[in-house]
Amino acid sequence: MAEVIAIARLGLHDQVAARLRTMLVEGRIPPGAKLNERELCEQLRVSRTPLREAIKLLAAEGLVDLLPNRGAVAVKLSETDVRNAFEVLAGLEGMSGELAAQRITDAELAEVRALHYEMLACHARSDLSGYYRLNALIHAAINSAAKNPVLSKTYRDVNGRVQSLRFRTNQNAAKWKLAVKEHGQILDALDARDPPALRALLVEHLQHKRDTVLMLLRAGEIYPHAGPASHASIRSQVAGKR
Amino acid sequence: MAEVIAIARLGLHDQVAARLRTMLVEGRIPPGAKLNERELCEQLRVSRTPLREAIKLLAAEGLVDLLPNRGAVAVKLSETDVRNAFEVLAGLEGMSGELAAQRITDAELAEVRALHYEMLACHARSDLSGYYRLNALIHAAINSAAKNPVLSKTYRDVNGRVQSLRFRTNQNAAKWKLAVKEHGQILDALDARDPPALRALLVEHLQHKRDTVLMLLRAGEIYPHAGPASHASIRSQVAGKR
DNA sequence: GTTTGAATTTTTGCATTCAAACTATCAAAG
DNA sequence: CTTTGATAGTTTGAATGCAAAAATTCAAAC
Repeated sequence: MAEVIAIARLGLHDQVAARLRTMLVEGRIPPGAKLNERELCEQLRVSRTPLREAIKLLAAEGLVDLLPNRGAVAVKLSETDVRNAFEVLAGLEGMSGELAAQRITDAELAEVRALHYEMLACHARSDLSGYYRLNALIHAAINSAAKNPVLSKTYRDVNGRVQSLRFRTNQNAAKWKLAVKEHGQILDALDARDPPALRALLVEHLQHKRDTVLMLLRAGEIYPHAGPASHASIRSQVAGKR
Repeated sequence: MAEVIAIARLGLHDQVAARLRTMLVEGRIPPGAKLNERELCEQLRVSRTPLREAIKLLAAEGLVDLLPNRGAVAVKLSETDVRNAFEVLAGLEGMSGELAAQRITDAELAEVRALHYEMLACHARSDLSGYYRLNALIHAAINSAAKNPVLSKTYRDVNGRVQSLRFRTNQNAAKWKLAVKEHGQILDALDARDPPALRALLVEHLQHKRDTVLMLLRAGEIYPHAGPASHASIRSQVAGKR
């Protein structure tokens, strides 16, 4: 029996969750805004039940905070939150690289190289959105090469928290060029199957990304003109719960 | 304004989720069993709505698999799943130790030491359940000393997947003694504020735990007499989705 | 002018109801 | 005897209704 493509049937709450995720990441629902159920219901043309299920899901992912009897609000990350998230992200990415350098197949490596060159093309054309797309694909490919689905899922979960910030990061030419250079080194380390080197490079790469995000955060270019960390106390409560 | 103890009011779906979590971890709902909504409703004396919300939550945590239009089943971990989970767990715990060694306060260190001695007492009395309790507390304390809520949450998430296995692990005297010895070394490294040493020790400690769990898994003492990895294909699909 | 308090309105949380999908059983045809 | 198809029964998925909690508004008192 050939593998019958399994299925594509997904529940309504999953679709709703996906759309809400996009809206949150792209900032169509601004950070700190509360999610009104009635509004979103008629906006997405669904009943409250699947919407509420979707919101619960996003809460588990850490994209919204769930206040008891007070609904959900889009997370507004404090500088500390960003630091913490990137710290974990760096650890996971380093681990991912360490494993990928050991386990990547020649075919996978070839694909990463191809993506890398495509990315260089985007850089040459100053195609920022294309660059981001390929950048994400490359990191996903490395992650996948680590052959650990649990690691991949964990990485996605944590990454989801800062994805909205990364999305808005419009780095300058110098930073961009540095990132591209680092990607070259990453490819080399992968090619050499050098786990410690790849780990170090990826950790450093992410630290730079963190610094970029933090700079923009401090400059108020991400959360436009609103008191920073206004929900800090609530956030820490939520983060430490269960 | 003094901090007004915040609140203890938690939604019904959270309570239901907590109870289901316990039932899953303790094996009252055996791995591979499907969760019948109607049954659980009258068992927990709640309506289907909060129950379904709770199930969605557990699915996000990775404790149950959600089959579209076919309900939820308690996860049944394959040997590969366990390996992957422990691999990530080791990385996170190592990271946690590395940070804790840098950031732990004297007061926190004193508390860890106290817990450690309590644990030794349990070992001396062959009080296994007390030992597990304190063991968990110690690891939580180290985790907390890392001062990174995102890391703590991530660790809890991944740990939740294998907690049911660890719960059932009834290690022999030799293994137990080794674990206690390792804990002593861990305390020493923490005392010396030696990040790399603590990382190495914790990674090794978790590898041993993994080996213990895997041995019992292979011996069929954890999933009593059922075809192993029968849901392997589904599991991998779920783990790699989104 | 500010603050406090009560009533109204809104919004969330939970229960119930309705519809659709899946499972199982059984019968008929090959 | 096996296999395929139809039907009945069960279970999940989504929508609506109802009650409780919170936010808002407005007025009155200080």
